[in-house]
Order: sequence, then C-alpha cells, then structure tokens
Amino acid sequence: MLSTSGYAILALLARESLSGYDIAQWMKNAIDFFWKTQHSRIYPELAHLEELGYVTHRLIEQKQRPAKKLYTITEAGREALKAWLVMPPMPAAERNELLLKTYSIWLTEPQQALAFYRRQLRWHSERLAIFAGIQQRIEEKGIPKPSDPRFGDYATVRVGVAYEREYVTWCRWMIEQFEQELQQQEK
Amino acid sequence: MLSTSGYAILALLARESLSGYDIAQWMKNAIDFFWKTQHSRIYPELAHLEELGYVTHRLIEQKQRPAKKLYTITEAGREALKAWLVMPPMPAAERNELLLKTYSIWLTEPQQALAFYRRQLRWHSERLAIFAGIQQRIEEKGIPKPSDPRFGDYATVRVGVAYEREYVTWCRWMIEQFEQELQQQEK
DNA sequence: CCAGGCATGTAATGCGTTACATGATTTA
DNA sequence: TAAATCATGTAACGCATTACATGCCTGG
Repeated sequence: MLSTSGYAILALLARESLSGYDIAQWMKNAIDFFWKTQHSRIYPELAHLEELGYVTHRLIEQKQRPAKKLYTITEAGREALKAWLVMPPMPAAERNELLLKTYSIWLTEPQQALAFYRRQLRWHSERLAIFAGIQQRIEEKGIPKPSDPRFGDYATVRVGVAYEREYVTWCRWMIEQFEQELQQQEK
Repeated sequence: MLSTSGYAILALLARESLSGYDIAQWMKNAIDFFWKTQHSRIYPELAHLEELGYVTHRLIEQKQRPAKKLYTITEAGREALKAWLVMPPMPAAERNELLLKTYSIWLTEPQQALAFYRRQLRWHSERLAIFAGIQQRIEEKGIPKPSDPRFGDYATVRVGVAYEREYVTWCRWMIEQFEQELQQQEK
C-alpha cells in the first residue's frame, strides 16, 4: 500500500513526466486547494515509488541550470493509481480550523469576532474570484469530456467555486449575527 | 504553543468539565465533522495541558463503574483558547481525497466512475439529511445568540448543511457527465 | 550585489493512526 | 454468553512540518 501523498504524485505523473521540483510546483499551482505536500516529502516518496516499480527516472543535463531527474510513471504505476481511484475515499478525518474556532466563538467579544469573520470573508472572496476565473477560462475552451485529463481540472474547480461561494455566504451571515449583537448591546 | 488538537480539547472543556473518555465521545458526536482526534492522543494531550496549567483534574470514584478523571479548564486555559480563537486560521493544508481522485478520474471507465460517484452521492445525501435534521432541531428552540455556546453548534451545522448540499449537487453533475459519456459511446 | 528561481536532498521533531493492553458492568 | 459501554492508558510506526544544507544562474 501507498500513502495518499504517493498517489498524489502518481496523479501528476499520469499526465506528464516531471522532476521532483516540478511536482512541488504543480502541488502549489494545480492541485493546491485539495492537496499539498512539502517538497521534503516528495523526494523520499519518489524514491519509494521507484522501489515499487511505479515510476522510473532519467537524469536530464541542462545548460546553465542544475541537472534534474525526470520521473515517468510506469504501466504498473498507472494500474496502481487506477485501482486506488475507484475505492471509496477514507471517511476523511476532516480538520477544519475555522469551524473549530467558530465552535468556541461565543467566548469572544462581538468586536473581535467581527474583525475575524470580516477577514475570513475577504480571504474566501479572493479565492472565489480566482476559482471562478479558472472555471471561466476552461469553459471558454469548451467543457472537457470525462476522458480528457482536463476534466479533472474542471470538475475540481467546480467544487472549489461552490465551496468558496458557500463560505462567502456563511461569513456574511456570521457578520450579520455579530452586527445585530452589537446593536442590541448599544441599546 | 499548543497543537490544534489541544485547542479542540480546550474548546470542549470550555463548555463543561469532562473526562478523557467523555472528550472522545464528544469528538465523535458533536464536533466530528470538523474535528476528530483518536482517544490515544487525548490522554497525552490532557497531561500536556495540565503541565501548562490550562486544565486541572480530580478523581471521581463511581459505583459499579471505573473511576474517572474529571478535567476542568482553568482561567489560564480559557484565556489561551480565547487568544487562539481570533487568530486567522492557518492557510489550512486542505487534503480532500475525493477531489484528488476526481483529478485523475479520466483514467477510469465511465461505468466505474458512475458507481463511484453514485456511492458518494448516497454518502453525502445521508450526511445532508443528518445535518439538516440537527439544524432544524436547533431552530425549533430558537436561533441561539452569538454569546450562547449553542451558537457554535448552530453556526457550524449551517456550514455542514451548505457543504453537503453543494457536494450532493456536484455528485449529481458528475453522474450526469458520465451518463452522457456512456450514451455517446453506445451510439 | 542581492533576491529569487531552479534543483535536490537530509535531519529533527511532533503529530496521527493503529494496535496492544486491561478489566468491570450492562444489555441483547 | 457474547458484544457493547465505560474507562484509561502505552507502544510502534509512519507521515507532515520545519529547518538545515548546498549551489548555480538570472534579473533588477
């Protein structure tokens, strides 16, 4: 068996061959909002994948840049990824720090809570704008079919947009609650 | 500094004094959908909190049941929780296995993908029903004010309902995509 | 000349998960 | 009589995060 981060790396390599550094970049850019892995995890994980025969690498010498190891997924790696793909996801040990804080927000002064959720609103609004932009750019080129790798990009960004839209709505509701609380205190 | 799981325990103790076992129960029932911690983590974490002076405990002897250690939050613990509460949450290393699988779903046969998302739809529908039920029961008693501990319960369950509703919608959309793909293959 | 990008790693520490360990009582 | 509940812990292992470590090239 493989760790989920191992599958995340395979998921990227299933699309194209990449170096460890490239993988770290893709983690930051493409799949950042649903999967992150530190680069310090990527290198040992790649070594492990190679041991299992799921990836191979070859050294690429470059002019005026450090040499890099280009990793390529093997047929066995692709099969392992496909087998994992359709297994029901683990009951997901969800860990949402924002909600954990919200659970205890009754302890704070309304003013502090207001500042807190206004900042959250800004943060989620920004992300919503980014995701909506990505979604639009994909749609302009036509909605990808399920057999297209770009379908994964599109399907996940749709979740991102829906998710952030709900959080924006929720933050606004939270802000309202604390504003009302403040107004009642003033009376 | 304290781990987030430490604050999760403080968040529960801020409402009432509990034993380690009780905390594990509350994790499963009340805050399960945004925070989980194994009981094997709870006991060392409680010891750590006690070292820091954030909680105290006393032994409660019980008839026909094992004795238990009842933990109570201290003023210092409450202050630590309040200070943490209003700090912006960490950029949240989101790890969503469902989306990671979706990112690579183009590798599978539509039939397998259909079975996969139908199962997900069932799962999220069930959770939506549960959360909607909790929300309704709270609302029947009147919406709690922000200074009420139950406001935390209500605010978080609202997110749960919105979240699951979006996932249900999204799963239905995914299923449609694969159904269309299958129909086109048949022609 | 300094910051940032490209490129690959190792080390330390701590958290999370799973399994191990015990034992009494209650309920089906 | 077997399983579930109450109750508290320890141990092993692996993954995640943060910091440490190096070094060349490019652009401002």
